[in-house]
Amino acid sequence: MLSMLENIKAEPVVSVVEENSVSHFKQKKKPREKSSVSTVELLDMPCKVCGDKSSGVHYGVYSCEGCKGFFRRTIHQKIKYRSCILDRTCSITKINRNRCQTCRFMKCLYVGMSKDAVKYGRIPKKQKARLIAERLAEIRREKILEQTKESENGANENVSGNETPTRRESTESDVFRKTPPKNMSVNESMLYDALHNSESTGVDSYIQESFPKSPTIRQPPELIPKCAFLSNGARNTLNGYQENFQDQREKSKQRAYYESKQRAYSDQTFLSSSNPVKPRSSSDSSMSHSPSNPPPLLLLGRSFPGANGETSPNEIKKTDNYKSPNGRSADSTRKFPIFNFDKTTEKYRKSAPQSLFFSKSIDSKPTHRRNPSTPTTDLTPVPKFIPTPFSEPRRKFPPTYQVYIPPPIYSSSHCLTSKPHIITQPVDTISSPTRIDFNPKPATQFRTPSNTMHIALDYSSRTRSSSSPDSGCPEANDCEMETQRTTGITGNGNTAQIPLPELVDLIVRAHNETSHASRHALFLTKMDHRVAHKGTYTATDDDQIDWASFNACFEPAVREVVEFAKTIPGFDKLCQEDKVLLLKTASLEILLVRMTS
Amino acid sequence: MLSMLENIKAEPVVSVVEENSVSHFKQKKKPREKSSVSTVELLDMPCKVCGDKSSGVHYGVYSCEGCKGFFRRTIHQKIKYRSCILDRTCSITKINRNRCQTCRFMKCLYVGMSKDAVKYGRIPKKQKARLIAERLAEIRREKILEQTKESENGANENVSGNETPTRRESTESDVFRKTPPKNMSVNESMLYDALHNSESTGVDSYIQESFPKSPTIRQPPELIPKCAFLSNGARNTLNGYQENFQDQREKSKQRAYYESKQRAYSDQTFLSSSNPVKPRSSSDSSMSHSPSNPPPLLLLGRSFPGANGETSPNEIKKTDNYKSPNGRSADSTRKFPIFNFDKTTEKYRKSAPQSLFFSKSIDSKPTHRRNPSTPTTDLTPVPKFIPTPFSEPRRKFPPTYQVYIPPPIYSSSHCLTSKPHIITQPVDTISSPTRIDFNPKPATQFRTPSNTMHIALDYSSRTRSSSSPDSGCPEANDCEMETQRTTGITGNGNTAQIPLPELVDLIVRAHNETSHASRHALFLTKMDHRVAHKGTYTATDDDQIDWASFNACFEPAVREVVEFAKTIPGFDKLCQEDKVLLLKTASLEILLVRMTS
DNA sequence: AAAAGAGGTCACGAGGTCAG
DNA sequence: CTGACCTCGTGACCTCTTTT
Ligand SMILES: [Zn+2]
Ligand SMILES: [Zn+2]
Ligand SMILES: [Zn+2]
Ligand SMILES: [Zn+2]
Repeated sequence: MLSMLENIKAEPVVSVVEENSVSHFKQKKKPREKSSVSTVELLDMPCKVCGDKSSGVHYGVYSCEGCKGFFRRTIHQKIKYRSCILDRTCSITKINRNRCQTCRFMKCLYVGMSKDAVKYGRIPKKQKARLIAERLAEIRREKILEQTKESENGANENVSGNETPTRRESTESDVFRKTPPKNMSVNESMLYDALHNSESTGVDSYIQESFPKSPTIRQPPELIPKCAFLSNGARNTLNGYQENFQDQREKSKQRAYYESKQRAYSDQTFLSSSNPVKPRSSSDSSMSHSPSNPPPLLLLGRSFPGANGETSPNEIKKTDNYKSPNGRSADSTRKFPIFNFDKTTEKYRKSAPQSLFFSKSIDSKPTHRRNPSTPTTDLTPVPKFIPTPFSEPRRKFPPTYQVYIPPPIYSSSHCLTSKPHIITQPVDTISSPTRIDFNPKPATQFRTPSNTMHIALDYSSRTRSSSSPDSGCPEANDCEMETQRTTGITGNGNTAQIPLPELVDLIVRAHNETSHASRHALFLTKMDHRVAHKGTYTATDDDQIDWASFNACFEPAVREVVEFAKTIPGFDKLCQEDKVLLLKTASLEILLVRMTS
Repeated sequence: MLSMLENIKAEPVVSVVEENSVSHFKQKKKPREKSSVSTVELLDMPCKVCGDKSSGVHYGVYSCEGCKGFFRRTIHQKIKYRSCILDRTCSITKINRNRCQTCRFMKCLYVGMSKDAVKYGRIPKKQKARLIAERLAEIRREKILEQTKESENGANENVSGNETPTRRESTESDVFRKTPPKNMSVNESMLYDALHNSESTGVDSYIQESFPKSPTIRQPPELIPKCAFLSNGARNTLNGYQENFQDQREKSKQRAYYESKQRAYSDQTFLSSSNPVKPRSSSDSSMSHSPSNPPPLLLLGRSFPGANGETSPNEIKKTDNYKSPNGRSADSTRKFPIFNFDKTTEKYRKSAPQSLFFSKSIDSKPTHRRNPSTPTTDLTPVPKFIPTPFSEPRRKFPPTYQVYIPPPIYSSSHCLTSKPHIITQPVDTISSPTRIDFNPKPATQFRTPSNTMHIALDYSSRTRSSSSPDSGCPEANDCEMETQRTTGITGNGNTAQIPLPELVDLIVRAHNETSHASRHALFLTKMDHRVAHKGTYTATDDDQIDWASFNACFEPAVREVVEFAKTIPGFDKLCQEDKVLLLKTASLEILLVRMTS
């Protein structure tokens, strides 16, 4: 091994020299033979979607030919796959990637594949150099970790230890990986420092840089604190998310699946995205890996970001019949062995839903690393991050889509909707007083202002009053308001007669029963297939409402309404509260009018 | 193995190292340290075509390496791209520039790229100093404007307001965006007057000065006889065309829009050029002025063989099939290359314009398409908007594309949704006289001067939106309705103080201005280019709201909310009216909550 | 020389292909 | 449908020419 490493290093130097000489001599020519090794091979990045060997960066993400082709076909043809039988929790690996198209596509989106992230042309040299340097560093780190681990474990020697023999086949990359260079050569060091030095993975950073703007791309490291794990191996987001999931499971457990879900949920969820964005750059080396970065998520449906305009209605045609993996329509028969997978991966199952949302979990608890806001309570809840759907172009703050999951306490309620899976969360944790639930509000937020996020609101909030940029959610205030209001509203009608707790319970129940998610859950639980099937809307997931799409369509529409309101004479004279109130109450109607026009 | 490894390693490493070494060398050698900052960096001008970072002036225009290369390839190889699927209205940004070659090339021409505008050698010191000074002033102004704007918006805009955080990504961003300068600096003014009088930016002036002779640049007014209209403002063709348009209207009126257009064109354009062809060809140099001259039309690309013989066959090879982005063959749908490249460059431009105009029509009638002979008929130009080729590097007015915002009342309304292109529609349909404007231009604009904005690019207003393919504004009718309704709604609140009629007007205006079309303009203006990038959605399509999708997502969601309401205890006890009221006012919030959950 | 851009070069990856 | 392969447009760099 060492020798190998040495070689590596040596090489460079030599070459360098050579280089120079060459330049002196002929500057012009510089015919260096092309490198025998391609950049791809050098970096040897795994596919962020399935972990297979990637063939480069496709649609902004390191991905394999298969995932690239799959994504391409999906967006070009606007295919909508029928919904996942497992609640969209399927893990995606090289082996099972073809078992669930829905999940595969979601994963693609999750890791950031998008038409907008397409990069053309060659990789800038600097970046390339940096990438390589970083990759080396990463490998080195991994190595160290491994060694450490090994020592701990003692005997495990993997193949890795001596693999020499095999090596050949494995592209050189392995080499790279394996032998983590302990130290960088002088040149490398220089390079490294000069260029970046951040720890982030080179690759990720490269991508980020390349597409800075793309929301997807930039993911705040903080969010993905631990993503480290991702980087590691080639695991993808997925894994992380799964892991996360597991933890939860263990804790609370299935019981109370739904209910708990609700509660738990609320808290965390959304916290913070607020600051989000910044990240990219920093160095989080650990995260570097891109995989971690979560893209904006889009869950399902047509809204794919990537697709961009493409997603159009057209899709429907295909949608109608969902497509089963082989194009066969039906499905039932097949079902996917998805679950099975669980075991292996273990994680598989669960999460899907979350996955979308939360994907990443973080495997570790890196403690909050980045997350400032995080409540002390601890993340246990895992702050995951989520890509929130709100994407907007204009967003000030970054498109951040990320969301933390709220700390337990609160939770609950707000999760009205769904996410059964979420359930996993520990209910117990919830100490809180119930009501909160309500508050939990929408989306948005909860608690600590600092963490709050707003999401949807933002529309409304847009009016932005405060601004507190720094901290968290600029819109916190608004959110607050909003929440209350909501509560108020609903409450009004009936509270009188029913004790509050019960009322809350009833409402929650009503919500659950009417939300698709719950339906979905029920379905799963009860296995009532049929129900699901009705498929109401064509939407992707059959019965399910495609919130991502909804949001994609909704947000801009709401935004327009807000803009509209702002321009109405006198609107600006209203106090913030009234503005919000007016918007909340009148937006729906305005939207309807506009829609029909 | 070893060898392999070595190679492998060597390669990469080498390159890296090399990098360093190289850089070191260079620096040493040419330590441009001087300012350390190169002129390019100082000016930090964005690519006029796509907004990316430019690498200097190429073909007479500040442009990025990508656009430079694209333009070079196009003219050198006389490539004809297949026509745009969206009506040539695609916006061109860093992110989506590779999605439509036709529009990209048109944009290149529009902003003034021309072989004739090539400049060699270093920039005279004086000019350089001036340029920098102007650039700084410009930046400064922009800053101020921004601040002003922000302050105005004040609280509103929250998030948007502060984007601070994100910023980083965009590097130069701010500078970069540089929106077209609203006002001229003293220097600029001088320059302007001296040169032309149009509003040029410092930079532009530089260019102009640089290439005084360049035919392109100098546009003799005479040459462009009719072009006069063009020349006017700095408007680009577009504007010009519009004006032209106007005149015509006045004359004959909208009807015959197309025809007139043709004619007009032909007169000017063709005519002059018409015989033209030869002339030009004869001497290239002569052509040079071509810009001014009306180009020979090319309308249809090859079709116009007549145009010149020149259009030689050569092109054909490529021409024949238009080229799809990657050389793949395209879809059948369209095949024609719009531009014909006539000879070298020169012709491009010219034709371009026309092509632009006419191209569309052509498309529509594919039949002729190929048929060269049918000139006149084809032309029926639709004036879409197009960048005229006339641009010169020196453009008088900035390459920016300006857009007027439509007059309040009308216009917009019908297009609430969008589909600017729709505009193309025959005016006649439009009863009102005014709106016509609307029609005409797609994207662009409308007239009310007061509001003009420029957009950079968007030529089209709509970027490709996804779905709605259709052409005209389907929603026109509705729009009407909508407007009214809206009014009503909104009106409620404020009517008190303002006379009803006025209020209505104001609200309608508010509506129009906030409908996506205008938003687009605003957005552009405000700079959000990036957004696009953003990835996510940002892009192009974003702006437009896809109501069909919206409805598809919205309806089921609302239905769920209604179901939810029904299950809430007590809801059923409300009278119908109250139920409706409650739902109307609370649904939005509930939806938000559900969405976020 | 130095500066600046036209042109050329070729690593890259989007997309198309078509056995499997 | 999937994905290994292939074609070729793209754009980061580099060389070479022109101008100061
Ligand atoms: Zn893959
Ligand atoms: Zn699945
Ligand atoms: Zn460009
Ligand atoms: Zn186009």
